Amino acid sequence: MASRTTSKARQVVAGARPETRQAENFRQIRREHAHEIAEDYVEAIADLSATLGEARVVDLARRLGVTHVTVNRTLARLREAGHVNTKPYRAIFLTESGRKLAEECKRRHQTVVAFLRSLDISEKVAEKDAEGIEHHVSQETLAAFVRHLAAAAAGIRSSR
Amino acid sequence: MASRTTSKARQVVAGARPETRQAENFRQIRREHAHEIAEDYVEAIADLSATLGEARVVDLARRLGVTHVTVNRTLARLREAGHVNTKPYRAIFLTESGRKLAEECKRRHQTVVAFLRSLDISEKVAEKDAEGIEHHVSQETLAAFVRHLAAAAAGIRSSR
DNA sequence: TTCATCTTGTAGCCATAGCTACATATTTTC
DNA sequence: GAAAATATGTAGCTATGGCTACAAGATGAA
Ligand SMILES: [Mn+2]
Ligand SMILES: [Mn+2]
Ligand SMILES: [Mn+2]
Ligand SMILES: [Mn+2]
Repeated sequence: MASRTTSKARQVVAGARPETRQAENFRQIRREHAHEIAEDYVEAIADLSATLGEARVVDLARRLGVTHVTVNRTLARLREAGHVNTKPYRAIFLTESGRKLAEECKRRHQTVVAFLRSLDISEKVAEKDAEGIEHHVSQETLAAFVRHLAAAAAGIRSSR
Repeated sequence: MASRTTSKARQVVAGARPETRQAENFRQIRREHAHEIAEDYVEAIADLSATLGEARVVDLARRLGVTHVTVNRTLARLREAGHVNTKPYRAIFLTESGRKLAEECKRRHQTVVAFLRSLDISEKVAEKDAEGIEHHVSQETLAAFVRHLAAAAAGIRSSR
């Protein structure tokens, strides 16, 4: 029978804390995933409202690459979360909290895209990667991106 | 009744392609999410095997911050995907494809962490953000990170 | 060797997030 | 104003990915 290291021996060798911290990291990322859809939806609703005057279910479905059924069900949850107001067969409107969230997400999205662009990443890839990365960027990392952008801008100014 | 812009009018105004491209971005990110768990698992299994000599269900559960039930079910899927070999009540082993995937993920993970560290982000935050960001970094972006790291290293060399 | 503890497995619950198929409402067109 | 087209809503399916509660195997100590 394969001999195996016991729990106790392992704890003595490695210590318990690092494992706990890593577990906490994974938990936090799962929480971020839960928020991710809400963030992309409110951002899309704000954008469609600004561009087309109003956001409709079909528009969201096209934009997000899902069917109108999925949009409907997600909107129901966003309504319960207090981010949107919907009435049957009517356009979708953001609540105050939805607007605020959309505002934040848009700024963060733009920052991430600009940061990637500053590393000479092509526009298409920057847009695509940002769409996923944005949801996992902490305040500290976002601030570092902004610093980097400011430094790059200063570099260009001084070298022209 | 609220008048609304027609689909046709909208297409004329905005063009259909940008929406389609954005939808494709979102689809790709959903695909990445589907791979994400497999990536974190094989990376954890490789790491535990190297550190403790073998990877057990309880170890994975502790590491990933989930219950052993969740680990069991995910392992069943990883087995079907051909990434691990498991036998009841035995340690978990990576297949050749699992080992290869783990290798790639580990390198990418380390690159992302090193890149964030090079922006003066604290080690804890870098580790945490990398755990989420890593799954959404394209080849092009990863290459840009490596370039940036090389440039930073060269800068240090020339200024000492 | 037996007993307690630890580990693994399984049954079955929930929520999320996708889908097709179909029904109904609204809008546009003729 | 009726018909056609479009948009929205709903029923009900799948898979993922969490969980608790309980059952059973494996290991270590007495
Ligand atoms: Mn996004
Ligand atoms: Mn976004
Ligand atoms: Mn990860
Ligand atoms: Mn990782």
